Amino acid sequence: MASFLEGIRKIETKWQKRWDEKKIFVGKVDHSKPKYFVTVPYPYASGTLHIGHCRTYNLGDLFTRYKRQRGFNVMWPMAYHITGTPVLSVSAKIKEKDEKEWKKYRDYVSIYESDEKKVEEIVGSFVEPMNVAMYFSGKLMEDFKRMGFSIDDTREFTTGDPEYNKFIEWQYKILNEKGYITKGEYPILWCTNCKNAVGEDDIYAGDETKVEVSEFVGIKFKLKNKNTFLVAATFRPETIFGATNVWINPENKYCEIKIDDENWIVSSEAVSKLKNQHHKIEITREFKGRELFDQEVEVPLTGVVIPIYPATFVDTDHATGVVYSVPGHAPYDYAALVDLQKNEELIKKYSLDESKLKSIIPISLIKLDGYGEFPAVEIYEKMGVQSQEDIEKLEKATQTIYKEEFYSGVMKSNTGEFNSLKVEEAKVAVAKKLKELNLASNVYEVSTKAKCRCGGKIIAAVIEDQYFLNYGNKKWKELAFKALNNMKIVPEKYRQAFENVFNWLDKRPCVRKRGLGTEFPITKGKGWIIESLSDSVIYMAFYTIIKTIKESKIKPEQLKPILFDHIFLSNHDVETVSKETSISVDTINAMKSEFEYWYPNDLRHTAIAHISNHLSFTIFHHVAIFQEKYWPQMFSLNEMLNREGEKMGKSKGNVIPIAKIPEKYSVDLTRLHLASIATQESVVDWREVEVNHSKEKLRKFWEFAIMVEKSEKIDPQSYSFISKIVLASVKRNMKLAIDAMERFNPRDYILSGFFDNIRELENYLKLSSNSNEKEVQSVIKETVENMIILMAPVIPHICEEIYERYGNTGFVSLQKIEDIILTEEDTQLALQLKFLTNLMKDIEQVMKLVKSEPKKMIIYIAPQWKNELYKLAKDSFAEEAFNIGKIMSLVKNHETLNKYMKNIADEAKLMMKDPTIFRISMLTPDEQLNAIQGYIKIINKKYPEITVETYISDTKDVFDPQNKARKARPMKPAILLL
RNA sequence: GCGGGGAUUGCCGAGCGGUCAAAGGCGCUGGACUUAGGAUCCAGUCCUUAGUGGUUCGAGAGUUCGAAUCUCUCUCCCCGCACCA
Repeated sequence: MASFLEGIRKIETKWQKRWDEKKIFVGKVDHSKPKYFVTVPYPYASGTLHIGHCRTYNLGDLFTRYKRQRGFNVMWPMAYHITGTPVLSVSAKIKEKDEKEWKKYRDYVSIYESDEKKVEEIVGSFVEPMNVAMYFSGKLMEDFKRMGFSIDDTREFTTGDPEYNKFIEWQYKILNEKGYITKGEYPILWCTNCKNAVGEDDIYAGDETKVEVSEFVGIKFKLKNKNTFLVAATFRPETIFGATNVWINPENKYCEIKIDDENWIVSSEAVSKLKNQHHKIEITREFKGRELFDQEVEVPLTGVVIPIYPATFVDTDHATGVVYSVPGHAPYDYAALVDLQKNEELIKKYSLDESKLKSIIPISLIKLDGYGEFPAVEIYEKMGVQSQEDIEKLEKATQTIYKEEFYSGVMKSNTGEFNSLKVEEAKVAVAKKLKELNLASNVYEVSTKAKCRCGGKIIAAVIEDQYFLNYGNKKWKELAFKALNNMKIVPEKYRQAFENVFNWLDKRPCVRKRGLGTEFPITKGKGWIIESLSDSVIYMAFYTIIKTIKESKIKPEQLKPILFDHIFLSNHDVETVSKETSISVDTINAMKSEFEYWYPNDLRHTAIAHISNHLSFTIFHHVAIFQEKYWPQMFSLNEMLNREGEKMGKSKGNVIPIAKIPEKYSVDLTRLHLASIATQESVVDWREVEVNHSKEKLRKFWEFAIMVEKSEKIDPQSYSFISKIVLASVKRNMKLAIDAMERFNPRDYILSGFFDNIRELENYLKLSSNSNEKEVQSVIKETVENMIILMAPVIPHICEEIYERYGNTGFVSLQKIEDIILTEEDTQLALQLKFLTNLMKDIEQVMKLVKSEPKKMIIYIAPQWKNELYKLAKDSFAEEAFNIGKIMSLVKNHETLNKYMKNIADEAKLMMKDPTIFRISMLTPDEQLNAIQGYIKIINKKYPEITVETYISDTKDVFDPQNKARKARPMKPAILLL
């Protein structure tokens, strides 16, 4: 068993070497053939790929190889993505001696290196980000080749190459000229220590807790008789109508600040946050919260004057550290109010006006079904909250009330113009109104307190000069939809997802201050880098010219915008471009013609995860930059892969790296199994026991091929009936396979073209065991010869080997898969096989049921008039319901059927019961008889003790002792065992 | 929450208006071959029966001559939700 796979592995490396030597997968312009340009997104070069990624690239290769064998001039190039933050983060962690990261990278590198010292050395070199990128990009190509992928490796580049940077600069120059880039403010996560934006990678334990920026509405409560505002941050501005007082943490520090020409009071911690949120701030004075308790504030919009009270639940390190109290609808507020009202000590300590405090009662402003006036009070009592320190219960209560009020609450009449609005709407409307009146402004805060890997505190900061790709631009969106509507999406069901993404897409930040990448050309020198998802959307075009750039030794600085304008947009005349760039006219023409030959991208295949970003951006950027004829033509997508029912993950230790596939399974086996186990749109489960099955079938195929290696084929004219029907079935399977692949369904391609045909051969071997040996071998050889061409896209190595052993030169990978046209005879033979298969099933069934040991089998074929009756019924009741009255009257006027009125009445009852029985393809009684006679040897072989007689029911001398013959139906003979 | 996809016979997984009791695989049960077999081969695997019957495709309702397939409602599961590749 092992030896089979060992043999296959040798074959695999043998052919990979030959493909490489003969460079058969290098894309060359050839105007005599239709071209087909395939891409699969380049992998990110920060680690190795595993069998899950392999599924995607495997499908890409399948499509590529198939199209190549269908007569297209195909190109599938590959490059490596290194821009962005992950590579940086790897290096940072390696530098920090992060044990987990070291282990992870030792594991990665150990896949390729056996020497432990060398592994250490290589991982150590990863302190330099480029070393990470360079090491893995090299390994990725090795892996791809080892999987037999038919990639054109002469067009490799990385997204960090200076040539690529020039191309991306040009892309952004065009986008800017078209007005698709806008500038504005943007809140982000920011580390106060390293003074930098942070991403998930930079946050301590960022992969476990999700940290986001939350947008609060900071509502300004004017201090009575002063020109200073106490700014309370809230998610629920609509509750302003229920404010009864303001909460302040009594012992923590607050500051009075001058902020953008206003005076605010916020917590001391809030000041440093606001400084990073695009405000000009000066601290006027600093004091303890308790100093505010002798003052009062005005509630915006209502003008009501309310007091300021102490509450310990107020966290001064959260938003502004000021909270306004809505005890009717906020459980925390109610809890704090109750606490304070009964706390004589505190009242005395802060010299609060006791009668005023005790007179405070909740205000109801939202109507919520299932609750009374004050939902917060109800839930407080129901949950048995003890105090404002009872955080667990209060959190839950707040969540519940917030959610219910948000979705089902309606504003009451005491909310003025917002009366009877849904809370969901009122929330937005109130915030808008407050901002218009300059009574509120946005305050940003992190959703969860977090620390940067450097140890610094993470806050929400507002970036001023943030540039965005304005996907919300109406014209841009329209063009994108136009492109999408003309594209083929496979599986088609994902089109809807694209449409939703398109509608939802709006401004997207496209530059950042960190990470590897291309400097943003509009703000040269200011350290803005183009964000890495935004720099990888039109690079398919770059594949068409990078080869010439390298071969002609063009320097990056020669790659001026004018050159790209000329190649991609046909602007400027070539002489001018040549003069400006010092690149020869011939070279420029060569680049331009490569682009014009290969573009557009005919097929881009990838995983569905990319729909909401990469693939959508690809469409947007293409329509923004290129002429319509260069827009993407088709996307095909696949789901992910699990292993033994579980997601693969480093922590589970169940990852199969691509590099381990050849030795663990074999390349062809993996390719076959990956593509056939499920359709693209389902999550596949990689299970060892099932891989084993694919292995056995692969072996079977190999054995068939080798069995007839030296055999000669004989004249097909002399083939027996059995051979003919088997070959007709094989042919039909091949046709089904090709039809499936034309619909980009590789699974059905393999099921019909490989597994079904192997079954056909196994069956044939059984049926033909006493036939002419030469004939049998000839039939098998003919089938295998067809199969190796058809299956070469899936299991190319084995197919090449067999192709060679059968005396061919050249590569089966370049053999054309021809169209298959089924002739009348093929259809007839296939129908006969179907007829016989069903008959055998019926016989088996009856044989099982019969109690005695039969000596004789009589098969009664239905008479011709029944065929005619079925045909009449099929034609007459294609659309309408079967109807006995109608069929009888049709029969009455029928020149042949009218003789059988009585019998037909019985038959019609059957047809009434099951209208499907007459919707079949039929053979005439004589054809059925011939088929049975051609098959009689098989029946005899299976039941050697039984003699078989066959009759057409209405002929003379029918032996019918049990009156069975009348039960025969077209294609369904009656059977009698005696 | 929003958006998308899904639920098929013990399990995985096809089918997407009529040869559908529903491919194929796995598992299981018999049998053959064997020193042995976790290898291979054969047969069986909803119930019933000398066959061409009955009940099934998450639950319920509907459309149709006909529904696993179309529509609606419900329940449950998976995936995506922006500065992250």
